[in-house]
Amino acid sequence: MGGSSLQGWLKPPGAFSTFNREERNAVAMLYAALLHSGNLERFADAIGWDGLGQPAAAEVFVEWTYARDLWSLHEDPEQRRDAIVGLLAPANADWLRHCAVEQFNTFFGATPRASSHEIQYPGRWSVRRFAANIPDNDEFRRTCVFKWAFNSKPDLVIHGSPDRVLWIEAKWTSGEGSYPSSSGEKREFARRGLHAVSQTDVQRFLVTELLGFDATFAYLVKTGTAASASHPTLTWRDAFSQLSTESLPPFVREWIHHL
DNA sequence: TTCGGCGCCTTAAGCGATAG
DNA sequence: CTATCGCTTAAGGCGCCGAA
Repeated sequence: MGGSSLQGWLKPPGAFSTFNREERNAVAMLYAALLHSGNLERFADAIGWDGLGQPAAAEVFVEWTYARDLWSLHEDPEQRRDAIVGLLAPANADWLRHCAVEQFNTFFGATPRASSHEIQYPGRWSVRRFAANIPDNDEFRRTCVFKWAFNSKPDLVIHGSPDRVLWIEAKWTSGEGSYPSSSGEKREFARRGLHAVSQTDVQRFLVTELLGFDATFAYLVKTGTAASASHPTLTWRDAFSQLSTESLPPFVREWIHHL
């Protein structure tokens, strides 16, 4: 290794698998392991999830964007409008059902600007813009959760028996977060005297209320300190220790060994 | 002249790093 | 430990430009 490279001054202790500390890489390693025969069952057992069903029919995804991808399949503005008004049940539902597309988008503050021809994705609504149009605190808060839910994206999801999913939240250094996150939105919540919404509540709303799945949540963490109070929590080390790693490449087993 | 593709612009999310 | 900052990425409108 050349002495003029960074590695000349800062010596790696071995191959990258011995010191990698990237959360998304951990998810990729888990995903690779879960695709090996028998590991889905072992992982479900370790979590205590009874929704797996037939392993051969199960599906596993990283960066689960179910709502976004379902939305993009259906471009008809009236279908999208009906879905939003039906699920959100806003006080001005009658007006929202009949107003122009651009007025609909403007009401929710669609970004970067309101389209005149397509009903825009709720994840692109602006809290600070629709705050001016929704004075009622309960409805404002519901609209926020609705918007946030469409942006919520679990690290890993297993589809098991019909309508049953296991939502895996992968944590490395940080714990469970909360909404709102931006300072402007926080000010608006403070002004209205509203409490912050936990990430878990937004996630549950997405997968249960919006999508209609029977969902179980689980956390994977680096150390016990990041554990969730409300969900089954497993350390990465314990999770991998339940899985068969014999057929994985040596560098993956090396990475697991260094957890 | 119109239409479609491409790149630019604006806005927001999410993350780690950092400061208090 | 928490609030804030900066960086990167994504989404979608819109203008530009060339071809039919």
